[in-house]
This record gives sequence, C-alpha cells and structure tokens, in this order.
Amino acid sequence: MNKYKPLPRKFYLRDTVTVSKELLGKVIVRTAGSKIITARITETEAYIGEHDPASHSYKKITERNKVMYDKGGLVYVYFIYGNYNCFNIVTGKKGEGNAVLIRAAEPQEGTEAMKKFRGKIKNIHELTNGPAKLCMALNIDRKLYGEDASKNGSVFISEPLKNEKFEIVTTKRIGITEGRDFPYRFFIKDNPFVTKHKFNREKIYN
DNA sequence: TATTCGATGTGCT
DNA sequence: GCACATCGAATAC
Repeated sequence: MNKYKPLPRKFYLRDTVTVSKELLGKVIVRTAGSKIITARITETEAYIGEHDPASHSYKKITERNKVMYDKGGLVYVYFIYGNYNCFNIVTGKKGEGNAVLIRAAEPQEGTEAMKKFRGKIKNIHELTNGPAKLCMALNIDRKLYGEDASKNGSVFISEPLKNEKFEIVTTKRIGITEGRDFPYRFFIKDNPFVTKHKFNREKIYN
C-alpha cells in the first residue's frame, strides 16, 4: 500500500484545464481497512466557476458546493438524479470554485471488490466507464466529501506505478445543458474504459 | 445499433 | 416544484 504516494497539493493549485489533462493516467487509490482498490484515470472534465455556467460553482456558495471554493486537492462528491454520486477534485486556490470531474477509469487492483460493489455487469469495461459507475465501483459517496486527496487517506490520487504513453483527446462535455460548447472533456485515446458517446468521434483537437 | 424514457432524492428558486 | 455533471432497460429501426 505504500507503493502509492499522494500527489502534492501544488499539483492541484494550477489551472483547471491543465490539472484535468494531467490527471489522465494517474491512479485513484481507495483504501478501506486493509483492502485497496486502484484505477487509472482515463477520462476527466473541467468545471470552472468563473466563466462556466455548467459548473455548480457558477452562481454562489451553497451547502452542497462549498468545498469547491476551498483549496485545491480536496474531494467534492455530489449526489445526482436521485441515485448516483460523482467524484471530483477541487483545483486552484481557495475562493476560486473550480473542480475536475473524474468521469472514467481503468480498473487495476481490487477488481473483484469492484464487481461486488457494481453488481451484475456483462463485461469488464462497464465496471468504471462513467462517473456514477466509477463511484459505485470504488464505493465513493458523500461520506468522502471534503477528504484531502493530497494526503494518504481513504481516497487519494497517486502517480502510476509505471508510466504509459498515451495521446489525449479533447471534446465537448457530456450530459450538460448549459455551457456545452466548452472543450473541457479529456480522455485517453483508444482506451476502452471511457464513456461511450458520439462526441468521441467529434474530437476537437487531434 | 440508436434513441427514448423512467427511476430517484436533493438542492435551489 | 423542477432541474439535474446518470444509468440501464425498453423501444424503435
């Protein structure tokens, strides 16, 4: 378990788009007791409070979004559509209101545990290829709201054990009605553990 | 294979 | 009340 080390705070204290892209290929480490689940991030979206009407932080601080205005590296989990959770990491400095939504990942360690959390699935790609699926597989819910992902806690982000080369594809974001034209969705090219969507074919930069 | 639609609870108006 | 950063089953083709 000590093979994983949290990325430092300063990683998150940067431009949200930069952090979104650089989170690709990093590893989510989820610990619960002696068990460990890890998954390599394959898809992210940027939400930027200042100019982005799709962001929960576009208007003002509320009980739900307040952690987005705290310092980069904290975990923002929100509940959506009556059933699901989504996992985000706050970026930038205190007061800015930015976050990166982790939309998909590639299971590494603990796949049996993930299957148990997910229930019946037909194939392994369905385990984590969507923001709510990822949360189910990693047993992430609002209890983790405000956790520090730059500390060695129950959930954090680490460098991968071995770096693999990949290309990044940029598209518009998925599943939103406002601010849909911003090219703020990023995923690893040709990786099967990515949300299936027609935007995958309408990529914006190579 | 592509598209539609219901389930579901919380936060904000 | 209603909209919602979704999923998965059902329907249409």
